[in-house]
Amino acid sequence: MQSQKNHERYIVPGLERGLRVLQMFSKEHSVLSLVDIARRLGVLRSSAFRLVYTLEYLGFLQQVENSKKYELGPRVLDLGFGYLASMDLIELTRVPLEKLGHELNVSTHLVILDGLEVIYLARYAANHHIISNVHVGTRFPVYATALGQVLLSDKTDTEIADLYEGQELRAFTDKTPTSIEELLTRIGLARRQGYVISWGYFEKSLASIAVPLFDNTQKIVATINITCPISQFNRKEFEGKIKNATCKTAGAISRSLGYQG
Amino acid sequence: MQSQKNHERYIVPGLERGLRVLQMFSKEHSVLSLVDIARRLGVLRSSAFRLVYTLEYLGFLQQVENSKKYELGPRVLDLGFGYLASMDLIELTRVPLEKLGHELNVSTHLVILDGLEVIYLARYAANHHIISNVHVGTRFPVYATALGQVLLSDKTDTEIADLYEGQELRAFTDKTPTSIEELLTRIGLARRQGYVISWGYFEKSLASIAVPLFDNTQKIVATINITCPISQFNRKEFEGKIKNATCKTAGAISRSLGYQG
DNA sequence: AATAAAAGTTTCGTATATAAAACATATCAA
DNA sequence: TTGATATGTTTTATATACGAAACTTTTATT
Repeated sequence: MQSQKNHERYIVPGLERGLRVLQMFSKEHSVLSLVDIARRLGVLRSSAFRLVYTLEYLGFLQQVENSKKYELGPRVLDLGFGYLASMDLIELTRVPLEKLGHELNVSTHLVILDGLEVIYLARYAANHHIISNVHVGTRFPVYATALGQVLLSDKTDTEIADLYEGQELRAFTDKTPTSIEELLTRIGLARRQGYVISWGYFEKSLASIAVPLFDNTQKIVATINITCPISQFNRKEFEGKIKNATCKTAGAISRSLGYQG
Repeated sequence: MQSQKNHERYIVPGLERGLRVLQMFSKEHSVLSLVDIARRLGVLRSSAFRLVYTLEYLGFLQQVENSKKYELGPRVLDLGFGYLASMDLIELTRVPLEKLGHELNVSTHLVILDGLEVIYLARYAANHHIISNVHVGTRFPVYATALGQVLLSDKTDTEIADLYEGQELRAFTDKTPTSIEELLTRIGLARRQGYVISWGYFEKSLASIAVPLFDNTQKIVATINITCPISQFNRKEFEGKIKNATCKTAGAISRSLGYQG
């Protein structure tokens, strides 16, 4: 059969499946049995067995003690971190983000765009104990977050409309934009202001500010973001001094990236 | 041919090779061409092409702009971080390690054992700008580090000797133990003291302290470690107040893990 | 304790993923 | 500019990785 879908012509099926196995482990599903894996993949037990055997042999999976079930093995740390280590952006932003977070006692994040998702690249947690579930590698839909709206704010309205052409904008909260028009309005605001403030907007008890980072080509390459409980500041203070400090840090980083604004 | 090595009976070759491709990207080799990859894998270009095609299709690799070469794509962040997110140890130690690092102005780390290697699981960097090349996921040989000697210190001498039976102990510095006897002496010291101090021992300009963490089974599950430039403290201060603070933090964490010491 | 059902492991014939070779394109040197 | 060499891509015959089914072990049920 010669007429397989052309874009799948050279796929190595064993590799695709094995990676999907690794991807299906998470905090919520940290332990899976062979049958779990086979079911989720939609393959027979015998095929899943070979994938799991390979992954275990290489140290990416390990059996949990006194059990047939599997969990991720420490070898997986060989995979994602080469990416982070190779990103100059992370090194360039580390010190200013830690400093900002420390001075304001807020959590700070570095976030980039990947298609229709934002990805947290770095996270510097403040010492208040609200353990957020946002960790490095976390993805969210672009349209639904302040971060995303900032990241899109150097694109034109038509570019954005094209991106979301035919996509359904699901509501996560009653504040999520659910149409392209609504989204464009939000992004328009981000563009004019140069930042987005959320005061309990996306997460009821959290306040946050997102500010873009520009590089020498005058394009947005990432966003920095600060987050804290809304109880920590009054609104005026947050939208004044806190916002200014965040924008100042973002500006300094942009300049260190070669931006002339 | 029925008599293939029995432990490789069920290996999925495409998966093993694909993972080796991802592993070969690093800070030093962040961009590789197809031929580079084929050579390092020891396969033909056509095979490497299919692996790379698959990895790119899935977002784990991407072409660098205006080039045929490849770099890691942000999808790789889906892989390693499920592991970290599922580790209670990291959540339990985060606040105390950040606090300790902040109070002493030192970098702190959380490290576990994996076979004959130690792995950095978490890193809380102090604000002095010596950017260390130790990031989360970094591996070192157990025998060659203070961390490793501490991690082995609840094993018996025979267990340790068995582990290293027939292994060559390569010298990284003139202070690296190069025989099992030497290694056992070091570990003996770690065992008696309950910690290991290094004063420019492993890295010329760095001082560090490693202290074990125990859980409810009275076994060592990890090590915490602090590091700073030797210029930051005088030796007496370091081996007194700094060491005590570190041991105190480690003790508190161990107790929160159920250790009764 | 016996039986059934589910999960894990092995075997084996065959569809298919792979290696080899052909082909195409880019890079470099003369 | 031409030829040579290295790299990237496609085709294809065949070795082999895979799905199906058999077999074994574990877990659940009566």
